[in-house]
Amino acid sequence: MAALSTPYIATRPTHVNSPYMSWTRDPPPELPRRGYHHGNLREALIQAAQELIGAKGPAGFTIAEAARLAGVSPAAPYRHFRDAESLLAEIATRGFDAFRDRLAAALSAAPAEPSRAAETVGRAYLAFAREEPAYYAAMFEARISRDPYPDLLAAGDRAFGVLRALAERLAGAARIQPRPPALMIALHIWSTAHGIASLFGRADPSRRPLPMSAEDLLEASVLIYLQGLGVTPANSS
Amino acid sequence: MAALSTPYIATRPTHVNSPYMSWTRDPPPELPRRGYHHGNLREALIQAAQELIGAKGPAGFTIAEAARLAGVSPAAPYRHFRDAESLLAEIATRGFDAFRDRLAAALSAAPAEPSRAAETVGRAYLAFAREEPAYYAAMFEARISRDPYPDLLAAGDRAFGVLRALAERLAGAARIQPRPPALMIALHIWSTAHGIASLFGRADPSRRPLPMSAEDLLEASVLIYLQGLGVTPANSS
DNA sequence: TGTACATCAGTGAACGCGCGTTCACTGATGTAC
DNA sequence: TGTACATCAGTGAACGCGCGTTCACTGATGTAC
Repeated sequence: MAALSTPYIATRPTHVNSPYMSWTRDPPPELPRRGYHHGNLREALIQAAQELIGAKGPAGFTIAEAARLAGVSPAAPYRHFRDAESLLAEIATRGFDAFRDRLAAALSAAPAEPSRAAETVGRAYLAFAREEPAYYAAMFEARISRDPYPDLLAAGDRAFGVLRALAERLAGAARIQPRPPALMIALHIWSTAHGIASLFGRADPSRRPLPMSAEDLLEASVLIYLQGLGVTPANSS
Repeated sequence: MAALSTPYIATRPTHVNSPYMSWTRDPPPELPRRGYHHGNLREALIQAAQELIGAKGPAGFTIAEAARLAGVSPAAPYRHFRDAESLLAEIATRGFDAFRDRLAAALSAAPAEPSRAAETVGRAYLAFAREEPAYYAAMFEARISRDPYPDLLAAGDRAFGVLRALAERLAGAARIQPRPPALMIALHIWSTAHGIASLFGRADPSRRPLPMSAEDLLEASVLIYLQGLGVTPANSS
């Protein structure tokens, strides 16, 4: 995702004088060559936009520049996206799905012990924000209005569902009374992880240096919080 | 700060045929009338930019539009600001100072009891983010590179100093061993408050609805966290 | 297996727009005398 | 108190730029027969 040159993205518009050659007849799945038709412009535009967003933030990409990166005329993107916001919404939707997959994988691979599970998911959260800055920015910083994009909303809910599942487990192990609702615990974890990711987690000209890693900061925060819930670290120190 | 019409901002460029009148000789401090010279263009531009940022986010303001709002030609701002980023940096700097003042006032007015103090400062944090979206966005979302603006950096440090002072008080009341460093506690509170403010605290087309107020969410989070630190709510329930 | 045709993804030229930035200028201010 | 002058904040016209968007078009694809 972070590579600068990808199969879909031409450094130069080679399609002008590159007639289809015979070996492109049965298309090699990895390298769809292009003539007049791009072949996979939709994907290429999404990748180009991701590179631009990752480098310059969600406001730093334009349809025209994405088209240029994809080696295509400025009018071409309009065959696939109504406007820049709908392209952004598509990226944010994919981002939420990738986010959910990553968190879910972490949760299911994590130790059963609640605080260890929380730590594992927390690390996955920060890793995602760091490794996929374009996704993360599209998901949380693009100010996309939710109403026109129900898929985006649903993908966000699915991702939150993983944090919610983690929170259920934590709530089940909580010993304080009254036991806080799992929804609230999930929101607490989300907020703290998002705050740390936003303030300290990503490469950003305005980021402040920290005397510790974002991961350690989040882990300590979650451990203290779980202590407050009465979730004891069981047998492992 | 949130009012749409302010003394400095003209709805129309009235300066063209409005000769100085005698009563402007000793300038009324509240309403500096303008002829050829604006009188306080620097302030007017800052206010105009704040309105634009508050309405459309940090990427949604331009020097040209701020000049238009201030009733002045597009070249005029360059007498006061090198470029858009330096105007943004000025706003962010003022924002951090206002933020510090607000947090400091809350902290000094708060009850001595640590968890009550934390709650009071937390509410002040969220209130600031909600009431001053332009400041908050300039401070945390504008991606201003820190190096060229040492004043901005210093103002940010001063604001963080208040959270740090609060954290010292909390650390002093903590009973768990080893006692976490106050710096880390301050970072935890900052992260959680920022996460809640970003995700749920402000009017934003992409904001998600919450089953509780941001304030209650933050208060609960801080109380559980303090419980984990072993900071007991003393005598008051 | 070959051919005609409908489909549609991409072209490229064009447009209006707003922005950033510069420039020589000019009107207002305030200060020296 | 009045006058000359230096200062400088703002003008307005101009420029080049990149963007969004449209349009009639055309080349490639794939399907019906």
